[in-house]
Amino acid sequence: MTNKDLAELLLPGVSSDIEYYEKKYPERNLKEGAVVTRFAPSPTGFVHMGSLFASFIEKKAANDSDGVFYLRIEDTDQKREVENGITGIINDLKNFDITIDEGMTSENTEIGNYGPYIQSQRKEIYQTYVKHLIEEGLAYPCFCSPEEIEETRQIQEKRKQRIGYYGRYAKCRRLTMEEIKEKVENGEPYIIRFKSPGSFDNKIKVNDLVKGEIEFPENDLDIVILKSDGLPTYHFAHAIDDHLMHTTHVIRGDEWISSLPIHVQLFKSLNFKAPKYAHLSPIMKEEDGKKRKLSKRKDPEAAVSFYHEKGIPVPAVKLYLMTIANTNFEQWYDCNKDKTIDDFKFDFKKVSNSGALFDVDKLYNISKNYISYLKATEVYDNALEWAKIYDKDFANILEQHKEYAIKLFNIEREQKKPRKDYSCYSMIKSQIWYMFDELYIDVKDYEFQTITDEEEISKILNLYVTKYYDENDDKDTWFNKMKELASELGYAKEVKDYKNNPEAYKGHVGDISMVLRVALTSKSMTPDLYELMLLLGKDRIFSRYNKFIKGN
RNA sequence: GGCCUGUUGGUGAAGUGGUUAAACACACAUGCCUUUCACGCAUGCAUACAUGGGUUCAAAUCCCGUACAGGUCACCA
Repeated sequence: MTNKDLAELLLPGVSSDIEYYEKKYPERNLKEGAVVTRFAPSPTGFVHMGSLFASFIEKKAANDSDGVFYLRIEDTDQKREVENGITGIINDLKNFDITIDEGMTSENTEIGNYGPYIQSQRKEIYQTYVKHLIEEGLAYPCFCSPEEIEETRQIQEKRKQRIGYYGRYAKCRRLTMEEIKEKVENGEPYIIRFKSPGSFDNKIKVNDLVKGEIEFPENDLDIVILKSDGLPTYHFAHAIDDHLMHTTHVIRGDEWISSLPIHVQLFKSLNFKAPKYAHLSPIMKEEDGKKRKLSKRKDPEAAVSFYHEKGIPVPAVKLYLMTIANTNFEQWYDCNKDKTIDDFKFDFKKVSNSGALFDVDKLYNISKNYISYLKATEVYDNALEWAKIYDKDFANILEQHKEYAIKLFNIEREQKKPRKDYSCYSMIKSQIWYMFDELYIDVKDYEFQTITDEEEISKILNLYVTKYYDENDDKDTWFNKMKELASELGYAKEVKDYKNNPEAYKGHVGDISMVLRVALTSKSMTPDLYELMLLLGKDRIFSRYNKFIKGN
């Protein structure tokens, strides 16, 4: 029996004509230096922050070079599949404004000429190459049961030897054609393994775009390439797909780095040109003083949907991702405020090769800055868009009071040093609720600061309401009246006066305005009081103040 | 256990043999400014780059060992 007969016995009905596919998926017609990248997730749930980070870089690298970025679904493990997994991935990408040039566009549609972009539909292709490999004598069937594999693993452990299917432990590699034939005819289940030509004693050097040159022992494991369900393993699918789809740069998490010897060997044996590799360190999280990988199960911030729910603007998240991807970005951006991420040239060499700790504070800071430079109408639009999904009541209120809300958002905005108080859209409501009757509640604890005496508060507010308030006052007039009010009650008109001579006064004008602020809003931290009063109007101001005025 | 990678402040990090013995940003602290907060400004925050040894006139930067951390050793990706 020849290898060809063996191939036919193992994969009957499958063609071994790899030329067909080589022709079907020709070299891409791209300009010199164009980078082709892919995001290749498994549909096992939602996108993880680390994956988003990788896809962001993949997209960026492709864009920078006028290349192609595509989405390939790796669903060769049907046990782990999740319903609507592809839709989840597509939505997460969409939410982050990461668009694809090719690949899956829904559970069962796709665009691009190098498909199918879902591995379960590429079975024929993989099997064709597997059959070809068998014919070449580079692959063979393995009849070992999981129990047998486990047994040899234990033997290897006992003998303190390397674990795996290699050398003398690769039993089925030595099976004769006759033995194979007999087993197949007996209906024994089998898988296909790659016949590794490598030796553990040989060293190979692989260049990684992020990690630099790494030296490994050559792979000598006869890895599984075709599983009993007829689908390929990751390693094999990676080699076939990235070759046929002409990926130039494989960017992925560094948990893959130890399989690199397998991959380069596979590419070589298949006569494929290997892509360039960039292995990204995982994003870490600190817990109990220890670093660990950000986990989708334990850390809410690991789920990409988290940012959507929080209402952190997508551009802000991208800005943050860019700063951890290339730390020189932050300084560049600082000097090029008018430019965008698209103008920045991503550099693989500048990617940190140790895992970065995910810094939520930093993200919020970036987000806060980003929001502070938006126009009031943009803040309104974005906040409304967020609220429509996550807080319908608030959305209604915003819609009913559009002009009012925009004026509110405009306070201390659109100036050289804009006010920075919103780091995400979900926190807006908790900062401005007192400006809307629908949300206003009479809280128990007012955050009065220096003046807390009820009599005094009553006196101050009463005087303000009866003598000083005039809805037609401009800011300077209002400001001066505050000083008059302070003076009339024995407080210093200027803070400086009080500081110079604290004995002479009960306090200063700042203490007075704090009373007015807190009685009106219940909070000690608010935007400019004059502006707030202007928006709130006389009726609301009086009714809120009257509650504090004794004898009313 | 084998193999691979990493280790600069609270965080992200700049720095790749020698001009000012560690840039910049976030966080934190204090002060100034301000009728609050935010903003802004100023100052402080690593006696030293995990550790031991070596190479060198000279090392955070090169080499070796150790420790610690992470990854990986599936018919999972």
